[in-house]
Amino acid sequence: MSNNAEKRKARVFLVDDHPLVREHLTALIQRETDLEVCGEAADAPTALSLISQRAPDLVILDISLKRSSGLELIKSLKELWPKLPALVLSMHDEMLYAERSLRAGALGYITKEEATVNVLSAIRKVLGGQVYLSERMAGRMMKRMVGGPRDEAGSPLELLTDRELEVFQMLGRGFGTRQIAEELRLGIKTVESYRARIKEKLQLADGNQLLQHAIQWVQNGARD
Amino acid sequence: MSNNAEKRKARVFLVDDHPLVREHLTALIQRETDLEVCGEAADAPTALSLISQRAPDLVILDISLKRSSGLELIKSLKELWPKLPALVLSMHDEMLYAERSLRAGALGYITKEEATVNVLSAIRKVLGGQVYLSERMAGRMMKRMVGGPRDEAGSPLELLTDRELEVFQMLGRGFGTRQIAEELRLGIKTVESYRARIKEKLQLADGNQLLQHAIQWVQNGARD
DNA sequence: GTTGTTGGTGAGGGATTCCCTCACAACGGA
DNA sequence: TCCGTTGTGAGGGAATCCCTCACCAACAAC
Repeated sequence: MSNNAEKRKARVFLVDDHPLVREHLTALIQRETDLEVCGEAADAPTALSLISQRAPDLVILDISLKRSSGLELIKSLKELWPKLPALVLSMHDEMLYAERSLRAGALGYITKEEATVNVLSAIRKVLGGQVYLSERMAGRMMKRMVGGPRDEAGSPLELLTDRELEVFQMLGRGFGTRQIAEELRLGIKTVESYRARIKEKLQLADGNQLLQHAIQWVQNGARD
Repeated sequence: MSNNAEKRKARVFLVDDHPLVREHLTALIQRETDLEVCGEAADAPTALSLISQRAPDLVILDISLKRSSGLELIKSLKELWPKLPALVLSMHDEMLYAERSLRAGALGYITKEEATVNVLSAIRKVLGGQVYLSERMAGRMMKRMVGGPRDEAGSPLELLTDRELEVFQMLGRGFGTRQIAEELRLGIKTVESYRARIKEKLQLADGNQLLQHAIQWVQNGARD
């Protein structure tokens, strides 16, 4: 695939709040003859601004950015540039996030546990407009499709909407209601609503239990 | 520092469950003239086994490995090779794990948010037997040392009185202020006083951080 | 094409809690 | 005796929790 690559390299844009990961991906991509990195960002606003300038062919992003979430970023991207493919590269090996990511508009989901070679093939697959998922996740999602409309089998966290999950995660990271509202640019009342619904969906008695579960979840590496 | 580096390269061993991160660190380290990677592992058992063969000069490890925790690995390392320095490279908030890591025996703590150059300087500092911490974290720990008259670098939990520790434990088990007051047959106001004192002794900013620490402490079996 | 459902966003208002300051009694050292 | 520590608690304003309700957009269903 390097014989016909002289025409133009595919331009990749990186969004990740870990400089180490960005650097490595850059190194990885730059040494390919058909790919190049055209820019990078550590947060969503910077990403949106730079992407509009650089006009990349693909965006690779982490799902858990420091401020504002990766899921929101995906939705924004889809809204602004519907044809721009996005590949999610997450350290959460979450089933939870893979499905949400695709639903939000991403074309692929790959975890940082996977090897370099997989990353490159995921990039090329998504660039070509195809969906990339690991074997395991693909199988799981198939089963879910077939399994029927109402399965609800998995973790109760899957009942949470994207927004609710974000709030849940921030609660687990020690944020208070007000801080979450500021970070997500929502009203305090809105965040309170999310808290209430999370409590209900997870069948938790009070705010303390909610905190307890959220903190435990985050501290266990947010793996389900 | 490359003029006197011909004698022997420092041998570094990597422990991280993200291949991407391992690869990048390897690339980063191998291009230095005074450092080399002598092996890597994705989990604690493999690490312990390989380290005994390779006899590295330094171990770099992630705090959150897939199975068994990084903290446990640090303790094992300290037990088996007390003079082998360890540098923790974590994606987690330093507030939560930095102190625990050092107490467990690590010499340094650096987050994946930091830049490459910091990583290399952290490696060299720890190799030289010095402690590496971010500015913020170092200042915080200094303040704690100074703040407490003579705590002999023990766990800050040792500063708590019996009653305070009791309350702390119940907070970690998900009890609210009112529930604790009932359980302990105290006034709510009294429990509030304990909360306040615990926060102060542990230098925690607000109630959420208190909850976070309490829950984590309880989760880890209330040791340390 | 009108319904129905889900998801995101909020308000109103009373009950609790949080957070800071202060108080006081008991007990044990110096 | 004086002082530090520990256990206990109050007062009051700010912030929150908790419950009910509402609006609107998207999308599915009928």
